[in-house]
Amino acid sequence: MVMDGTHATKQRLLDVGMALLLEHGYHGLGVQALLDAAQVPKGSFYHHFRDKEDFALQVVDEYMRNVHHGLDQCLNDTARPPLARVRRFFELTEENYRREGYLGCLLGGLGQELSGVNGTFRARIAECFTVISERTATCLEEARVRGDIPSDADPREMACLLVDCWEGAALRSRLRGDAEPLTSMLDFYFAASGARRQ
Amino acid sequence: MVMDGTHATKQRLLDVGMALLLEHGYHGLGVQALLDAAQVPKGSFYHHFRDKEDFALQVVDEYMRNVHHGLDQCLNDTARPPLARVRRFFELTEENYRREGYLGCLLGGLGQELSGVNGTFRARIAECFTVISERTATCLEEARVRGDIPSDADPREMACLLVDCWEGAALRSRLRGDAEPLTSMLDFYFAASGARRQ
DNA sequence: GTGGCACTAGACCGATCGGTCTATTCCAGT
DNA sequence: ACTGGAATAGACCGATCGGTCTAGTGCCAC
Repeated sequence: MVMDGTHATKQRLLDVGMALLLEHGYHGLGVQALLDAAQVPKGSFYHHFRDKEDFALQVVDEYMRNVHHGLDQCLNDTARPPLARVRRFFELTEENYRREGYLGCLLGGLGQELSGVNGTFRARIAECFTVISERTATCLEEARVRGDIPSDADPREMACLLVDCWEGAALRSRLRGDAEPLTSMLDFYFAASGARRQ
Repeated sequence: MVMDGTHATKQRLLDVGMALLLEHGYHGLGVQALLDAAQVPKGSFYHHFRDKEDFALQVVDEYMRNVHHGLDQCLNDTARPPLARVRRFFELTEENYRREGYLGCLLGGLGQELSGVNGTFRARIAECFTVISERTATCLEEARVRGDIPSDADPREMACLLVDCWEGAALRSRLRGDAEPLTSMLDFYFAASGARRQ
């Protein structure tokens, strides 16, 4: 087999691992449990990954590839006004959460669990949020110059806020097992951000 | 010794455990590590607590006692207008976070880590957020009848939103190690909630 | 066809996990 | 003074943890 990055066994570990990490958390997921679920022997795991931490970090990378795909899909859709594009991204994310049974966000979960003790995870996940926030900010800036939000607004700050509040709503959604915190958070945010058109 | 609820050894376990659970999370904190930190032998631990889960749930209870104390202190302060009381509670909470090195909120941490797998924790922590939200809502209702927020606003919904967004900001604060997400979230919320006076 | 390497396969390792057990200490009630 | 139970103390338990090691398999280059 070749290092084309799409090795089937490794990919299955990443996919199964993403779901299991979301459900059980990092310390709550044993390597053996992962291997049983993915039907992969231990030797393969330590062939493809240096250790459990390396594995989880690669799962985060995989998760971020999905996030960027969603951002590409929504934020570049110039047929819609920029604020609607931003909102659509989060509604698409909400749809993903629904499919997983409202278990919230993997970044939020791993961030909460590990950032108190593991600097590598802390930095990596902080970086993830920054990236999402930055991409959102450029779209908000577009809305600003267009006059859809107040001209003295700070798009970067607004984007930061949106991502932060979203993560809080995602946690509450995980606790309740439904979408209500997510939708009402979006309603509040877009009503309050001073949108002049839809 | 008597069952006055203030047994020194048990209290030390709860206090040390609260700090360690916040830092390491539930699965990241071994019973032995807790015992070493609290200078308590294992026999005492299993005398006072049925098992590790019972211990963590009692730590949550202890945490909520602190929260209620803060709520009592802030929300009943009739010298201030009700919106200012609500804001003061969260600013006091922010101050507590600062003292702990910006590790965020224990409820958020345990909720994220465990709610995917443990129904007892899920329900307990969801209940905690509901309680905090309800107490906040009564204060917001006071603000509503007073005319400080729009008369058609729903205080319970607004309180829910505030708590949710706060938790998100607390997570980001934990990741960054500073207070900025907390303060700017409060600024946004109280500016957007339609306050007519300070 | 064969040598070499990526990958699979799982037995095995010491350490640590949460939890139990027995022994002992300490103090209150009598 | 004695005694019963609360509390302390830590050795000990099987299970599971993350991780290593060796053996075997299959495939591609030559």
